[in-house]
Amino acid sequence: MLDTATRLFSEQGVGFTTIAQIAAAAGVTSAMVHYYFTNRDTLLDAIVDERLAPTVQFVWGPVTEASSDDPFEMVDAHIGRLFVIAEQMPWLPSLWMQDNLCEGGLLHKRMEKHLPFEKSALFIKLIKRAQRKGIVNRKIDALLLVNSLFTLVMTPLATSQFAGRFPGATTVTRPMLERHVKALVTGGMRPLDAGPRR
Amino acid sequence: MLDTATRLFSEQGVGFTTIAQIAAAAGVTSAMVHYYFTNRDTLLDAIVDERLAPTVQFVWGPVTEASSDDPFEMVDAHIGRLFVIAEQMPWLPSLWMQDNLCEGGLLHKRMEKHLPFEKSALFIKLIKRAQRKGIVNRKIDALLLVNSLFTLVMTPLATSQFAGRFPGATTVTRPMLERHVKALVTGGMRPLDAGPRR
Amino acid sequence: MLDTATRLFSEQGVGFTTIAQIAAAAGVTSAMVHYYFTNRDTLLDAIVDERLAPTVQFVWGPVTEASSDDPFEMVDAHIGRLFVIAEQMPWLPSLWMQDNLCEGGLLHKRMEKHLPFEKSALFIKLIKRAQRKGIVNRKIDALLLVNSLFTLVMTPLATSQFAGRFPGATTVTRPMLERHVKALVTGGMRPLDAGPRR
Amino acid sequence: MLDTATRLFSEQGVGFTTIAQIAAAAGVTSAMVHYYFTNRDTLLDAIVDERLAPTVQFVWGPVTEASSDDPFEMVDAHIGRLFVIAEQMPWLPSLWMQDNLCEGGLLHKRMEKHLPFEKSALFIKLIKRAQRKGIVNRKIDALLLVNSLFTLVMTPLATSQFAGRFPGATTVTRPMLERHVKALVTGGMRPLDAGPRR
DNA sequence: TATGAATGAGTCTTCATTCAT
DNA sequence: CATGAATGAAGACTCATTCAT
Repeated sequence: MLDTATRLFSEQGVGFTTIAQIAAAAGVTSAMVHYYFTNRDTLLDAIVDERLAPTVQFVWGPVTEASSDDPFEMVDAHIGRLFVIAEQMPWLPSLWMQDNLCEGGLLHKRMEKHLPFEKSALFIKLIKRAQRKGIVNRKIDALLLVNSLFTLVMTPLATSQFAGRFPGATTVTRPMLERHVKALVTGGMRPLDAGPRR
Repeated sequence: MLDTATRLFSEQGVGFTTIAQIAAAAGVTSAMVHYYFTNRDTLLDAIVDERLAPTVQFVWGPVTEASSDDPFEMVDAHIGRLFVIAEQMPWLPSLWMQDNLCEGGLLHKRMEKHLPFEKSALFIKLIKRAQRKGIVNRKIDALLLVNSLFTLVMTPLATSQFAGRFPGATTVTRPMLERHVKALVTGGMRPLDAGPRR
Repeated sequence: MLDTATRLFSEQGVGFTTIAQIAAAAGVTSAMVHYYFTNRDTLLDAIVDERLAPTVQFVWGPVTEASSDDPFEMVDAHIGRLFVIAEQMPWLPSLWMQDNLCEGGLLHKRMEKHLPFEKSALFIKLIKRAQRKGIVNRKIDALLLVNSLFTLVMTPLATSQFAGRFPGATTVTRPMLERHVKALVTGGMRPLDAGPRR
Repeated sequence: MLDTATRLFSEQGVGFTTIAQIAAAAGVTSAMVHYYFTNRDTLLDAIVDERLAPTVQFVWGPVTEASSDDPFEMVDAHIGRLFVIAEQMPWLPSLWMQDNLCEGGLLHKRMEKHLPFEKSALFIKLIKRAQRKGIVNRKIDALLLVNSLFTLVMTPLATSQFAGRFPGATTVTRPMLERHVKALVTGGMRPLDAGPRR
């Protein structure tokens, strides 16, 4: 039922999905949805707590002080985890883009307490340290990089149907996208005066 | 009135904005909104035709065969135009992200006929040609690059309130973001075996 | 403009015709309709006074004491006038049937003051007198006869499109209908013990 | 609730009856009416299917080839059934007259599939056969006779309030009206050269 | 005379929510 | 657990009506 709700929210948008639709898709009555979730609000709470928050954990958990050895590897792994989670939870890109990043955001507000403030602060610190060492291009903004990684991966996945409609365009596949994002980010992070990496 | 509607749609999301709200914000009655736009549908049509479509023109118009001389310059100029348009029309990033890229998309459908298919095809062709010449990193996917440029610029602008809430984070400013995006993209496009550019 | 209104009311029904439709059909603005008629109510008043009332005059005017000589001739002439008026004012049957006879009746109420009470009372008196003389079938109810004449003529004309759809049915033509109604009424009025008339 | 709707439609006209009125008269909210009928359209469908169509069955069902023995008896029985149904369903005359016969007709359209095409064709055939045999007045049009029977009965019943207002007029009672209609029709159907029947 | 702009009141419809069973 | 019945609140849309120009 929570899955059904999550899927419908991601497919149609939160604002365009009624409880009756969720109930119908889950094969129950809308009264049943209230029986379990009491509220539309509580339903959204549940989605955030049980679906969205864990993805944050999965993506950001492995970011630790130990990651500092090689920022390129850290970013590579981070991107990899974004793909893993997007593959396991296909509704994630669309749902997160539409609500969490954009709207006055029903899910967005609820996510705040689950946002990985410490982890991303750590990530930023590690990047900045690498920049001071000259390992990472100083023109990159560490804070913005966090967002860049996320959006470079999620936006194409959220809009694969859209992108596919460009004439002559092929559907976006994970390997294709992963190679592109990593090339872009890794290349962008390279110091300007660097020779070829590896 | 169209401006008011556009602004509210971008702030609250299309699905959460009522005609009464638009009317109130514009200082008229909701009947008045119907007097001019007949319909919610027609209102969306008008927003697309008179607000969204022109932005596409502005951003993609200058992309011509002549841009081929220097793909880096072409991309730089393209990013620049994205910033210009986002500055002139502050509602654009949020509106475009939430609906055009994500939802089952009320605006999205209507935009299809205004999408810059030829221009982006040209853009892609020029990038690919540069890749064959070894001027641009071959791991970059030209089609995905189109989306990357857009999303790297627009997502942070659409979510500046969000990003700003990270503890210790400063609000995203245009120069900061522009430098970051250009560094990321330019760096990413550099061939791996390239020495320092310029 | 009054003609347009009358036509539309008869075609679509009074309750389904908006002032905007009337205005559009008449090639003016709806504000103009108000300029002339002030009100929807006043418009209905005007239709009754200037269109409907005169038809009553035309149909009932010639019914006088002098008609008493031959009730069959009186009825024949009456039926004839109903056809004449229906031919001159094609909107009459439909408008009169739908509103005047049936509904809570916007036109209906307004018509009351124009109803031919004296004339129909006279008509009834003459018929009853003829019944007492044995010239007219005593089983006929004089009051109901007034209505019968009217409805036998008007209903088929109001519904000619309907009747025509019966498979194998031909469109109702005036001569056909007139012959039928006169045969029915004249035959019905004949005393039961009468031999062939004429 | 269907009864309430039917009654109000017949009393006020379909176009002048709101769902809120129906709900109020049925002692529920207008949302409830939608709960059961979804739509104004569906409500009309239901009225036609469950109220109007059965009346047609009742009136026309008994018309069979066997009725041919005596057309006068067939017509008499037909008129009788019209009275029975009008007595059982007092809303029928008004509702049927106002919408089914007259307007652009919301109920009218829906009734088409329930119209007794075969039965009335049979009726017409039997009358025409009797006319060829000289049993029925040849000036009567068989097709129009179908309508005449119906309208002679229904119009006075639909407008009894109207007719009653004639000064000195008594309310239309069923026996009075039935005698009148039967006298008119039976008399009208008699061949012109016939002596007194029975 | 004529109209575009504007609106209040009202109608249909949707939907989250409640509750008795 | 589960649901059908019921509703209040709100939204989209319509329309007669007004008024400044």
